[in-house]
Amino acid sequence: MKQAITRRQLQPPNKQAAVFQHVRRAHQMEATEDYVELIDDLIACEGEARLVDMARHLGVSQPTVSKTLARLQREGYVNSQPYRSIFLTPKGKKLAISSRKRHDIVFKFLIAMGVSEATAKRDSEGLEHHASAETLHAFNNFIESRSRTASG
Amino acid sequence: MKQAITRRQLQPPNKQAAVFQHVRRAHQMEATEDYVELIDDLIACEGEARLVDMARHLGVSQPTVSKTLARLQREGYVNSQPYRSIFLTPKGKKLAISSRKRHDIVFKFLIAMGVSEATAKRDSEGLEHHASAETLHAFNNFIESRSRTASG
DNA sequence: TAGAAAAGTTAGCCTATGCTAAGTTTATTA
DNA sequence: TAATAAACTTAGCATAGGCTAACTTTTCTA
Ligand SMILES: [Mn+2]
Ligand SMILES: [Mn+2]
Ligand SMILES: [Mn+2]
Ligand SMILES: [Mn+2]
Repeated sequence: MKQAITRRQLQPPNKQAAVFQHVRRAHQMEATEDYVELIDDLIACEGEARLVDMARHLGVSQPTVSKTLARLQREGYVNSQPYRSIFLTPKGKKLAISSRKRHDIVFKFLIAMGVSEATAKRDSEGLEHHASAETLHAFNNFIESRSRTASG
Repeated sequence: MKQAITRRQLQPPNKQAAVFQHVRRAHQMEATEDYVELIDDLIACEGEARLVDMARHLGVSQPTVSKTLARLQREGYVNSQPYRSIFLTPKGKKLAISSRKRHDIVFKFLIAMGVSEATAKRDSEGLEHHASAETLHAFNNFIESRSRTASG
């Protein structure tokens, strides 16, 4: 099939700017979402969330985690005493749950699309932060229609 | 359908760290990719890429664009004289083309999934930077199978 | 239980990306 | 063509998120 001529056309400046602003806001939440999700997982799987384990799982140094946790505490997502393990506030727990739900949908969707598990894990870690409710809904429908086809 | 019990399980620290490191590398390229893509579009649609138009489309101030362009020039993606319009180097042009191709696939894929145009535009602007070759391939297959179904 | 190891903090550095205010250069227009 | 407006730059500031080095606290273990 021949490639159609790509008649490129620019969005109106204001509209495109709104899109980029939206993406920047999503970026601001990325670290927060990944952190609370990891804290919740660590508590669920290991019994507690230690800074050193967070650093290991995130692939960053302990001081980096320490500094980011200070921000998260300031913003009311986590709670911790010096030298002690980390807890989620209700606000943090809520964000962790919704982040994980979204992450799971994106991951399962990629698997349903035929992507390998390793790639689905990698890509979903970045994609998750940029999938709107509408897109997640479409992804979820796809997952469900696939599982119906497979099992029915 | 009942919700299966989510037996959450943590990845091995090293593996998860590698995933996050991969996402961080992708993030480092985001601004670069968005900038060269926009420059290429502006040249194609308006005849030239002016800093003021970039600022308007990106939704940031002119000094912000100025500073980022200085970095892109340092890194060999763009070329410009003070007070003059902006040009892509061969390296920048190549990145612009591949970025746009990837952006287009993600956008068209969301449309094929039944997502509205406004949402597809928004989400694809963030998602594009985190879709691997394997995932893009799966997306592309889906787009093509859909267009076959629709037209055939 | 004392010493060593591990965990966590603090200080100080860096880059990227945002901003405003103020100055300079280029382009428009009266 | 002189004055004004627009575009661009520069300076200076802020925050987020990286890092290493050095220090403190806690935990483990001999
Ligand atoms: Mn996640
Ligand atoms: Mn993530
Ligand atoms: Mn793009
Ligand atoms: Mn983008």
